[in-house]
Amino acid sequence: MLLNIDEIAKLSGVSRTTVSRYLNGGYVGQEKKEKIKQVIEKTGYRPSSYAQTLRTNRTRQVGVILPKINSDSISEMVEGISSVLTKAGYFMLLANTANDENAELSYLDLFSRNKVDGIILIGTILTPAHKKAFEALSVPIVVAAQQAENTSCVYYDDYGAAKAVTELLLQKSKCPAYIGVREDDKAAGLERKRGFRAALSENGLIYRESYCTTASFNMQSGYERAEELFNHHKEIDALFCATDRIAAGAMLYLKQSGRRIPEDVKVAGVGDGKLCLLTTPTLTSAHLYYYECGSKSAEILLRHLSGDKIVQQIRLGFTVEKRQSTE
Amino acid sequence: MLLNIDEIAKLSGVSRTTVSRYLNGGYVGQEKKEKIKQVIEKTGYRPSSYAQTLRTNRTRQVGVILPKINSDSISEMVEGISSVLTKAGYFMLLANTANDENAELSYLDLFSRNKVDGIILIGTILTPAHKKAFEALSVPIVVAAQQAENTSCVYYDDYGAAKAVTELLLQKSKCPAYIGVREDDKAAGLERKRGFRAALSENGLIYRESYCTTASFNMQSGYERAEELFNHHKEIDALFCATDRIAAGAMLYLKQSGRRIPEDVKVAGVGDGKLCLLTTPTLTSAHLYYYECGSKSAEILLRHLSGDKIVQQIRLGFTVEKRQSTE
DNA sequence: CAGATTTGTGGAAACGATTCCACATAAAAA
DNA sequence: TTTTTATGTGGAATCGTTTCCACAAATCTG
Repeated sequence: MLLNIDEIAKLSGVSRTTVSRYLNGGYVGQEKKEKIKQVIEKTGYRPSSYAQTLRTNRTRQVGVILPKINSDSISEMVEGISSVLTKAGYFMLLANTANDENAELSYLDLFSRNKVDGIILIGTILTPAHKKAFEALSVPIVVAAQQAENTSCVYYDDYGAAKAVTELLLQKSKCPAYIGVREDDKAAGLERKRGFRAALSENGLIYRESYCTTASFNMQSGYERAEELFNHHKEIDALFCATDRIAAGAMLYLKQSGRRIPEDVKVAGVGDGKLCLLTTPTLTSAHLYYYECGSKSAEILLRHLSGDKIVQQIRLGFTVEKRQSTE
Repeated sequence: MLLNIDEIAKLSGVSRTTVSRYLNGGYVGQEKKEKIKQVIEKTGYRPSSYAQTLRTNRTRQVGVILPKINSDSISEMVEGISSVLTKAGYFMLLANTANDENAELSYLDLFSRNKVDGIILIGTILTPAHKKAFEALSVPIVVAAQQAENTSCVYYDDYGAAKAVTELLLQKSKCPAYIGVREDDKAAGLERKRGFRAALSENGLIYRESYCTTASFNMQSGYERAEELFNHHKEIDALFCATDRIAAGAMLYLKQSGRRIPEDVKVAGVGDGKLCLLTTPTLTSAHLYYYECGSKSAEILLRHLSGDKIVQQIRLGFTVEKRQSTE
């Protein structure tokens, strides 16, 4: 059975135009309104969103580009995005780049052309190519989790969070070390390291390159980097890690090598993921409001979609969650 | 600048028809082919997917309906789905039901009408209403993580996994208890409990209702249920939990109440999430191949999309990962 | 009471593609 | 040479909406 607007019009005894007006809230007489309503309910008619898009140029879809979905922080952000978009009647088109930078750029282009009304990009590494791509975009974009020039974004106070956590460590430590991540990730890499260094210098401690190392975003790597650090520097009495997962790996090494946490070495991370409560001892970390980052990003995008051109950059606060690993 | 197929046709000195054929691989002369290619490259033209859909009735989009995204198992499945769909040139439209059953049904209807070519439903609770909705669907569907009557699905051997893990516990236990989840979740609730009971009876042990309880899908709940169980039954020497997270909560209680794991109580879960390596001691669990469940679901859906009507039901195997909590 | 305004309706032209035809032309087969 | 086949091409209809426009009737102004 063919079920289009003409069919509904015929069954209701009105023109196609009137049905369309009924659907979009224009002038329609009371009786015709009733009749159309009945017909639509009986037939279960739903207008073709594709025809609507073709005519109006509005897709009611938002593209979400992300490096991977099975990550605590990212899935939490997506949950936040989803909650806001759903309420506003938008759907989420997911593009998983699997950490491939070129994929990211080509999705930007593809989405921008005709697939979506707006884009949320969960950023990891932003290159000059990204900046250029943003400018070429024909739909609004919001960057989440990284700061971006001249572009709306919602990001974390990575610097502040790292500094605060480090300061907490320094209350009972004289010789802290750092395990970070690649610095082309500005937020998790560069800013958190800056925070660590700032805390050191403000407390009159000298930053030493040899107490700092770089890991990948996983436990295994945290374990290995910790092993290296402590093999060379037995004097280290505190360890700040750029992510909780790295911290968990490091803790595993510490315990296996017979060190007590927090008595011999204090440990802290950033992110305050669920895993902080799973480790023994529980892990001190800075809470980063992933969900809120997602929902705020979506809210800003919605504002752009309704015509607001003003670029907004939101830096979210953090909370230090003190737990056993630094007691 | 207006950039549609007519514009390309004009610039290339051919008809709109020929451009369309160029795009879709029909008869086009060599010179015209070259010319069109040039023009498209220069202009950066990309056909409107919405116009294409309107005409051809193919959206190249797949709807994925899920209860929540920020869960280890589900985000892993989505990653699997995504990897297969992306390769096949499909996009993923995400619908997050936030565990609302009505939302699930209404998304099924909405998607089916005109939004997507096919649907993957990550199932938790399947009611008769679902069965009816599946039959009314106008696009193919694949159910992931639950078995579904007369419908293609990919699900886990929850029964077998639970039984195998329980049997492992029984090698060194005489008095095992069980913390499960709501049984209207057939897979994680009913089947895993069945597996537990089967292992008991095959080992000549009597199943006792008072050694079994039901928790929610989180740590907190696992902690509380464990507390209740052990308050009433000091004799329990092994604990099988329907999910890793519940097991982690239970372990927390056990340790806090001064019990040693595995010496006093052995513990095991199901799912083999990343958290199994984080707990102390590490947690024995059955690995459930979430990623593969997602990718297989997507593969079956693709087969349906290319015309294959045969219903396929795949039950995935499992692996028992022995760790310290049962040693 | 004439004119302006509000309220209600339908015809027809878009939006941007695909595809059924009809029709050429050139090469191969009879 | 004539007929068939393969190869190329364009015209026009179509998919299902929205929206501009013209117009009519009813209500409100002054």
